[in-house]
Amino acid sequence: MSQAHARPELPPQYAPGDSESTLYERWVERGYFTPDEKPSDKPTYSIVIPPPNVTGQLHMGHAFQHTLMDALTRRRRMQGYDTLWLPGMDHAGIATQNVVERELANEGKSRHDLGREAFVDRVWQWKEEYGGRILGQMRRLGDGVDWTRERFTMDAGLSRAVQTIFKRLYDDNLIYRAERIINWCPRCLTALSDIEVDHKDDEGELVSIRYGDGDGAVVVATTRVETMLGDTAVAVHPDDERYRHLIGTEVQLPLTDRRIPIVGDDHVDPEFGTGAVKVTPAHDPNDFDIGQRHGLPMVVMLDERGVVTAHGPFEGLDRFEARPAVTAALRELGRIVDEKRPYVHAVGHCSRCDTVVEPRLSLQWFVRVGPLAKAAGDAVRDGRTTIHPPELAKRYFDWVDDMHDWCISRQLWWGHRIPVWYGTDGETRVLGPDETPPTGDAWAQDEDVLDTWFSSALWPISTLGWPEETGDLARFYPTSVLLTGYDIIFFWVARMMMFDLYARDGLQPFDVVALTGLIRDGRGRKMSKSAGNAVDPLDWIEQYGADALRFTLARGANPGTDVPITEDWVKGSRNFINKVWNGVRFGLANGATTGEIPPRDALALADRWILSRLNTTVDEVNALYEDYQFAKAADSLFHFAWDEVFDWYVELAKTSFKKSDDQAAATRVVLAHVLDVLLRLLHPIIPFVTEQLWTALTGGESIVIADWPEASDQRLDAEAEVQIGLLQVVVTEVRRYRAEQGLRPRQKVDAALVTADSVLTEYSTELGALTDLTVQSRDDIPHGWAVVDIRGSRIALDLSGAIDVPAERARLTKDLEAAQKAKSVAETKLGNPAFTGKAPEQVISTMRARLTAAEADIARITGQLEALPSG
RNA sequence: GGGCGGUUAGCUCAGCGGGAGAGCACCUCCCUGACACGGAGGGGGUCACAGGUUCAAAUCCUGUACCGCCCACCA
Repeated sequence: MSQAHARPELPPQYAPGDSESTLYERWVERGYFTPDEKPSDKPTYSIVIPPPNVTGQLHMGHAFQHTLMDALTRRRRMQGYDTLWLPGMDHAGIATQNVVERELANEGKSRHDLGREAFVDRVWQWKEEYGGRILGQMRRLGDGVDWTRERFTMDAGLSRAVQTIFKRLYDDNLIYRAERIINWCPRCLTALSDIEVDHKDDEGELVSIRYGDGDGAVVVATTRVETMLGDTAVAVHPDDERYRHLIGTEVQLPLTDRRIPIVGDDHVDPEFGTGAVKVTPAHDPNDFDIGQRHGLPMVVMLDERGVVTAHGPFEGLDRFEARPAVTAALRELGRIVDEKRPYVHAVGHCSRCDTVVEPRLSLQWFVRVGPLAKAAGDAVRDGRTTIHPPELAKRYFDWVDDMHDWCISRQLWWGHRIPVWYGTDGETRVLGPDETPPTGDAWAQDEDVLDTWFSSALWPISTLGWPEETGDLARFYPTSVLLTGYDIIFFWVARMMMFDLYARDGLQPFDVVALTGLIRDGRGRKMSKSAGNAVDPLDWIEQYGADALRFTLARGANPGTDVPITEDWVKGSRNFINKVWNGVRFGLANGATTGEIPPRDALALADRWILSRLNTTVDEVNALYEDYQFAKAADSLFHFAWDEVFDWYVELAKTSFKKSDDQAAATRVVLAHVLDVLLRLLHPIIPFVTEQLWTALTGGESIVIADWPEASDQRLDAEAEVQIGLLQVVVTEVRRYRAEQGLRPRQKVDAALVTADSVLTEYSTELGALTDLTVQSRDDIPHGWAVVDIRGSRIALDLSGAIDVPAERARLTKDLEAAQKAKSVAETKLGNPAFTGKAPEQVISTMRARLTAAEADIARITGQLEALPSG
């Protein structure tokens, strides 16, 4: 409804400046982002944010994902959902501990100088002081999160969740402690899980060493010469003719006083190297397995820093120093058969600090992944959770279906301490949050903390209050969407699925997993600080505004696809926003006022046309948003706004304003309506400008709480679309002709532009304005033709060619058939009791929606077919 | 070693069975009362290659080449 309100003067260029921050704080103060206090009968929509690290700063990847999550939640909020976007941060175990340790190092201290308790206090202190910078940066971006529900993975409540699930998993025999070969970072001095290890190709050398002498000698090949100090056997394939006779014998291990057996083991590939393998059970996972099978002793020859222990002259050498040293010693003994044969193989590196990972025998806690991973796979297989885009589901299955047990203990101080106490009598007690730990000297708590991802895995439930059965948990779980990068499927998505399905008895943590690509630079390279190609999103926000950055990111967001981004794109978005700004400015200056749209009969063709086009755009954009097709939704809005509203409708409106009062008034209302709807459609992506323009245009309280536009088929107007299409073709043809003739723009030329086609007669004023011709009417021109007569030179425009009627009819017919087919498929399904009885409600309602959509399509296309000019 | 994706205009990409497209860049004209962060017009591609299916293939199938990503305990 129109209402009188002060209309601010808008400057000719949009300047984001401080207005963005002001608007944001106003939204927060008014509580727009906080769901109602009490649950209502509104449908709910919830997203938990992938918690950024406390140490983190907003980078382009955050800006990207946050823009999309914000767009999803803003739209749902406008649609009237009970909407929650929950923010928070992750304590980020190793990362944060490293930051504080570095700080201590600058003071010449180590964490051991402080002791555990003081160190942890220090980290908390750091967190209070410097942590969470990213939260302020999120405000700058415009993230509509509910700050009253902000969470941190080390909050008391979340820690309770961690301890609860640990205990439950332990009691269910899904957590166990064992001595295993694990990935060890000799710099971080902690165990790592498999996925915290990055494999990189390394140019190693394969060295062949002869063990033993004479007939009993055997030659082994290795890239890790130094580990021979820890060998406790040589393995060959049991069927290998070359070596079969040696199985059961022993050889002298060079440089040591030990004799080691030769064993037969299927694991050995006779084709590789010499077909004989040195076996180092304490320093290689395969060898560990062989050792287990043959009951071999385990000789540890490296300490936790990768330094050789107690092996004569090599003691105290780093593993990389030991390699040439041991090689030299063997060479001296004449034991090297072949060396320096280049051999490229994958070597594990710590994903945190890039140090070469050392497989190490150690006592750690593990999650027995089997049943949990199975359930995680099943939830996607049976459709409780949908992965989008579907291609990426394969990655998820590959991982989940073949997952190793997860090493969860970390030899760090910052994190959730393992809730296990050991008695001197050998007793082990695993305690839940409400149990009192044993006291006294006879008891000691496990020194280790849990992998950061252990608590992250609980994020969707712990942030909502689990293990308590809170109102939020009932109201917002399962969450609607998890939106995150495909790079984090294993680290996070799969583990949330495992833990949360387990904790909630099979209820999935999210209905949909929407996976985004990664942000790259203009040349497709990953953005990274070290490569020097990373751009701070705040720089661009500063320069072009948050909206411009957001629009750019949304426009690049094709599902699961990486997004190259350059400053030129951001400039382009800024230009688009400025275009919208000026479009609304035009409307305001010309008295555009929202109000009741006059009935169709009272509207000019152009008004009917733009309303029809608007309707189609609303439909299209809604479908695209529903399908997480942000790039296409943004693109659709971009082209509708620029090509149709601003390039054509605004120009036509200029003429309309000079016509009769009634027509001018109608156009003012239609223009205001089109701008209003356009702004609302754009708001999820570019919240700031749209708020500013929309309140100026409508006098409403805030676009944040405005209604979301829905299409109405009554606005579809095939006749108007055809007619205005004709007009556009004529105008374009004439303009091209003018350009070819070298006529200067705005040079008025007397010309005849005539046809019997009604649109051209009715729109002679507009035609004159758009082509800078003086249009005359003549009745000697046949139907379907227009003639342009400029200074004695004439061209005839074949308007029947302007719209290829047969082709258009064929296209529409095809669309109609498709719609009819979709309708009949949906009808069949819905008429089948087996389907309606057994399929989940969600699937059934989707099918109903599909039926409705198909019926609407049929009606629309039929109308368009009827409106097509005959012949 | 396994798996996945890509190869379309100078660049970045969309299209995935009947018309080769978008943004940016480029050329020409224009500071017109919304906007030069703009307007009007224009040029530019044997859709990687080779076969096949089809009335019809950038689009489906097979193979080849190159590029990228993920996974991986063959020394």
